[in-house]
Amino acid sequence: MLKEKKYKELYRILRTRIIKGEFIAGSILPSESELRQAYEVTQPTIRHALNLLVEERLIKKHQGKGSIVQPRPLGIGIISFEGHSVTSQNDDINIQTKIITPPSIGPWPRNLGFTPNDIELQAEAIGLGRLRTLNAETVFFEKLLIPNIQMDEFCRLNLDNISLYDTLNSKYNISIKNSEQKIWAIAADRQVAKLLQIKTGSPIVRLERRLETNRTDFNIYSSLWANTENYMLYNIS
Amino acid sequence: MLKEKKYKELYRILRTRIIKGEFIAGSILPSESELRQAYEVTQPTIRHALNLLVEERLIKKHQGKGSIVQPRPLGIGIISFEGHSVTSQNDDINIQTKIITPPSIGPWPRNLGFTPNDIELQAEAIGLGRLRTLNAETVFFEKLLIPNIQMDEFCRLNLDNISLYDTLNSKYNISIKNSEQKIWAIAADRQVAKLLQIKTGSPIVRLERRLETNRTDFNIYSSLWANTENYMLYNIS
DNA sequence: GAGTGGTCTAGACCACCTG
DNA sequence: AGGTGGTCTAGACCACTCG
Repeated sequence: MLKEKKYKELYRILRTRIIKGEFIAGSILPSESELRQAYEVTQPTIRHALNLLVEERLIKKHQGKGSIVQPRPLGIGIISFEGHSVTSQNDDINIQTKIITPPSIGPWPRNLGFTPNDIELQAEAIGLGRLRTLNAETVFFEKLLIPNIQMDEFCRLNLDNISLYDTLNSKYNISIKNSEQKIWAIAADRQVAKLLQIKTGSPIVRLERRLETNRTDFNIYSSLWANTENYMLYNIS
Repeated sequence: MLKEKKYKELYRILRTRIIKGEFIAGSILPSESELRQAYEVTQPTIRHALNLLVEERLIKKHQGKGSIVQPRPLGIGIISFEGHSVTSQNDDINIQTKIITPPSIGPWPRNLGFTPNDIELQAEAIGLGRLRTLNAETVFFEKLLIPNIQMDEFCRLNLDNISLYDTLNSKYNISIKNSEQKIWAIAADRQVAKLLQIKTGSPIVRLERRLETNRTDFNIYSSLWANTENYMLYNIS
């Protein structure tokens, strides 16, 4: 593994400091010039790191004032390609993940929102299903499909309550670089309604995503059914 | 008005060239060094402009290869703070806008997804409603609320089928800098169902957005009801 | 006026892809 | 090997906010 990039390291450090509560919401970060001195980098490097925090909505920059730490929203944010796909930035929320269909290798399904490319189709797919609960309420069900290319022993991993994306990163050196998504509303069918513990026919949000990774011809496909009765999706990206 | 920033000018120029079809999907843009020579700027400036195109998903960059022009998706993309809030990048789609509630000044409604700040609340709100159709199908209804601060004569403007955001930019020098949003699914009530020409109870997507502008204490609030039976929302951001 | 973030240049080296 | 995008430095000036 190569040396971590300076801007990325800086981003990670500042991110941790914010999330750990060292800088509380509303306060301003040290100025760019202070950070420059503290971490011994030049302005563009600092700016790069800070811009990542802006993208993640952890801070807002105001010319002439400074970088202001943002309050973390209630709700489910799907943010940050770097860390977790689904992250609560708010400590008051208890997020649980339950794998209800353990990873298994099989053919690609046909009804995917995005079409896998030829190289992916040639390999089989690793599929898994998981439920997410927020304060004991089931908020979404997700099906994931991962190309079975150099993914040795993946099916043997125990994934409960740990970040899938961290695992992919640390064990297989796979990281998300980009994503695209389609969103629409449907009425819950019986199967999904049962999983989400809502009435059949309730309006739910459908989300199909293609997550592009650092490997070429290796995308992760995610299908999501979200119960938005009490929690809404916030700043999906 | 100040001189346009170089990176912004470059972004605009390249964007126009792509959208006009000068570079077709799949082809690669001139390399950074070529662009640098052609427009007489340095690499960081080019990179800034290209990164805006990446954010807008008009291009994808691949290290060692180049910047590849992306195909424009079918669907409704809510992209680009710079240009239009809702933009079809695909020429085959016919988008129509119809103002069904002309702009009028009144108090702020109570049931907004985001709470206006005190300065905005002190002023009244300019409200308007509009319908968007895509190939003759009504796809969404949007309510907009704009603080009535230095917005002289706004209510007299004719806004049919022109970009509201272009108007705000050119007439009032207001541009969108940032946005946040909440998304959930609901069953259409009678009123909305009628507007969207769907059955009462059909699942639709609800979207509440706060659009932050370059003016301080001046946010635009948008409430959106989307019919996703035939068109889905794509890459909202 | 002092300090902040925003833009820009000039130049260097690295990592990745393709022939 | 040569070209592409990715990272980084050193230094400059501009635009905005606030006391």
